[in-house]
Amino acid sequence: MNEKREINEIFLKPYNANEHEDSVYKIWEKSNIFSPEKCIEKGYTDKDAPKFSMVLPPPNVTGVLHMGSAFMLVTEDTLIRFNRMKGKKTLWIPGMDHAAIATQSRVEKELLKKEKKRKEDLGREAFIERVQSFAEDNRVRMREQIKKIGSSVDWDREAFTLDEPRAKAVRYAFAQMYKDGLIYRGEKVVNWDPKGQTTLSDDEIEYQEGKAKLYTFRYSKDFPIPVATTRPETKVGDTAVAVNPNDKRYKKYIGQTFEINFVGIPLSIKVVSDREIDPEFGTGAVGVTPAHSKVDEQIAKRNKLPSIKVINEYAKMDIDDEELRGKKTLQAREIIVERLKKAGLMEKEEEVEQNLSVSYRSGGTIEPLPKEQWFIDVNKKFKIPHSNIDGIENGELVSLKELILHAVKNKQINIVPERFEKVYFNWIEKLEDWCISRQIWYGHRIPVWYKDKAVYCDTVPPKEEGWEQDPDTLDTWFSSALWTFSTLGWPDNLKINKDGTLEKTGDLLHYHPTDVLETGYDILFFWVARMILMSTYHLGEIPFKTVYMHGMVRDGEGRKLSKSLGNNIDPLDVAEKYGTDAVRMALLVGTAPGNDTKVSEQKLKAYKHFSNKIWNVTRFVLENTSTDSVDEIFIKEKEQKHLDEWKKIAKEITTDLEKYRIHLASEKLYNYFWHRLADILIEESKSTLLNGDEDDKKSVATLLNIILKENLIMLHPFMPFITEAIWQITYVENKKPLAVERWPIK
RNA sequence: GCGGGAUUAGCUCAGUUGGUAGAGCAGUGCUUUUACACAGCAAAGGUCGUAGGUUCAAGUCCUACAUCCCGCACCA
Repeated sequence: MNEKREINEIFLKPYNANEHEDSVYKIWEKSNIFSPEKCIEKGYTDKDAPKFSMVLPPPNVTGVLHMGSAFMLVTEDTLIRFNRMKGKKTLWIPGMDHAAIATQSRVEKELLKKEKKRKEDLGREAFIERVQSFAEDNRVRMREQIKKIGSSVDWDREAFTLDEPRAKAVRYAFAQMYKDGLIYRGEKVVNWDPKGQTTLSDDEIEYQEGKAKLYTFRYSKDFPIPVATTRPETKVGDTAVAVNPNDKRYKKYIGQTFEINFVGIPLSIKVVSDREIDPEFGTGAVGVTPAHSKVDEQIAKRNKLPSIKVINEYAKMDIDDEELRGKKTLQAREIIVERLKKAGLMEKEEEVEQNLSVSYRSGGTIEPLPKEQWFIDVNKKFKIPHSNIDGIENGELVSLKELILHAVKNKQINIVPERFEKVYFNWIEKLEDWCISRQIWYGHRIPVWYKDKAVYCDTVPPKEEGWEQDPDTLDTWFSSALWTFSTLGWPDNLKINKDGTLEKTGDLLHYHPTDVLETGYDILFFWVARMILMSTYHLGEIPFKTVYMHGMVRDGEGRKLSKSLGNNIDPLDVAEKYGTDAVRMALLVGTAPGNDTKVSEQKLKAYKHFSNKIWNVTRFVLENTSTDSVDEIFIKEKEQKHLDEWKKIAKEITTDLEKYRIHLASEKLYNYFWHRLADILIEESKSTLLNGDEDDKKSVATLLNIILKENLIMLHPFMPFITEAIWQITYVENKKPLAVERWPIK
């Protein structure tokens, strides 16, 4: 008993993550433990075990993985590994997003910079090829990055939002919704991005706080009502002035039309009444520009007013006035203001706080323009043929808005932390039709063809000659919205029976709905809500049971990480420096769901030290115990107390993980390992192991072995590399990796 | 304007169903004793934003206020 076990030489020096990480990942890949089917084949997972499935929120193929992606991967990998070790049939599907606008504009920029060419110089086909090869290069690199973080995704099922199976799903989804009248084409005032030359959905607009001038003026000397505006240049497109129906000042003018000359431009202005007008604000009268304001468009619609488009797609004036024609809106504004002043029509100028609408991608100032676009109607009622959604019957008349509201309200989908449910409901209340068409080249082409006045929509092009396909592509979020089921073989894996019921087969049957959707709170609307929309509509079922929201990664001072701030942290750099496990722990410990996390050098260093601690504890146990017995029969009373304490904590940690309290589980493990196992159990064991009698020695040795082994197992989801590396050297049996070892607590 | 969050040790943050406050880093003292100096040990540090309330008991629940942050809307 006094003899020490031979220990592997490798333990004689400090833990060096770089020596182990790549080979450990290869062990996992080789043993196919990321595939649930292979795990069953090898006997690692019971055939009848319950499943646990997740999709990876596909990172944009625009480039390299950032700290935010690392945070996401780490959180998800921890959940996946935990469930896999619990014995579940565990599937995590990887993939990437073509990120239409973002990717296209990256390539456009590069093309301009390197070759001084515009996409039009190449032509649609050649340009798309460019983008595709850019995306493919990035995918190769990003795959390696995803691996480096330790992600245990099933690579055989890797998907891309723009590959052929997903393209089929997109066409199928579009055609189905078109047939149900939920997708329509219509002319409306939309968010036009003159910089990116495309429309955007309401959610793709960001607001920049700023100051603006509010001008109060009269259209002409003989016009009785003054109006105020921050955009004088749009006033050349006015067709009405709206006042509150109860406003005594203006009541007598309601219904009258004034033919006037507005600083050189003839206008026909009708005075209309509208309840939305606040008589207290400004002059109590609004100049209505139906073509260039969504609010005005509504007023115009209610009052049957004509609409005059005066600004074009390049944010330049399109009007019959020599000085103004072709001028940018801001220049035109100055000209109009100048003319108003000269004519003595300007009554007041004041500075006001006003938010500027900009594109979240290009940063371009949004210009509301009337355009013919494709929309998803969120309010139209349709008969849902088949429903697995609690409280929604087969054949019930519902709208998409009702479906997405219901799924969460009814608690079929839980959002963690719960406060985001309120944010979600808030968004739904204000939800309007989703503009899904984009005027860019890279993306899913809209599956609609035109010939003369005929329109054809289907999953395949019309057979006859002469049909012209719609040039627009779809909002990238349209294809992402199908992600939970397009990655599981939809539509092929969904049979529609004669009686209208749906029957799932294959992966779709086995893994949908997925269990958890883990993603950042910044894409709750963009993505989470749209997935719920698509899944409830197309499958009549929820896409996932739980939504786990994580926050943003910030620097030590709480600033967003960004290249322009120069505080960007490359996850691979720090992984190289501190070890991936340390990076994982630094991100996980103490970061409650939905909260932002700050990464600092200090925190990373602390968990690098922890890795070394694990390494050295293992070395001590191996060196100082002559048995690797984990048979509790040898445990005596004193050690039993320690064991009981550990079991209690292990149980707590398990519950924490089941309830998505990853931040607590990881902290408890850390604390137990360092401040109980290392600081107390090992310190106390020293004298016994040196001088104690044989039974005591055996009791202590067994205790240390049990606790170390179980700690390694339970640390694995958080710190997979070092734990697997140690396992491979010490405990491995029949080449069974730690990653599929069974969790010690039921 | 509507909604949400935060306010706990010098700094960054945890704190699960209410039961006499925890971690990392920084800082103090001691210790180079062969698992680990990428260390250990010991001590120090908080009236949990303010004011009320519920309760045997409140960092935790309720109300009001203050300060900060975020999301959404937006008025011409």
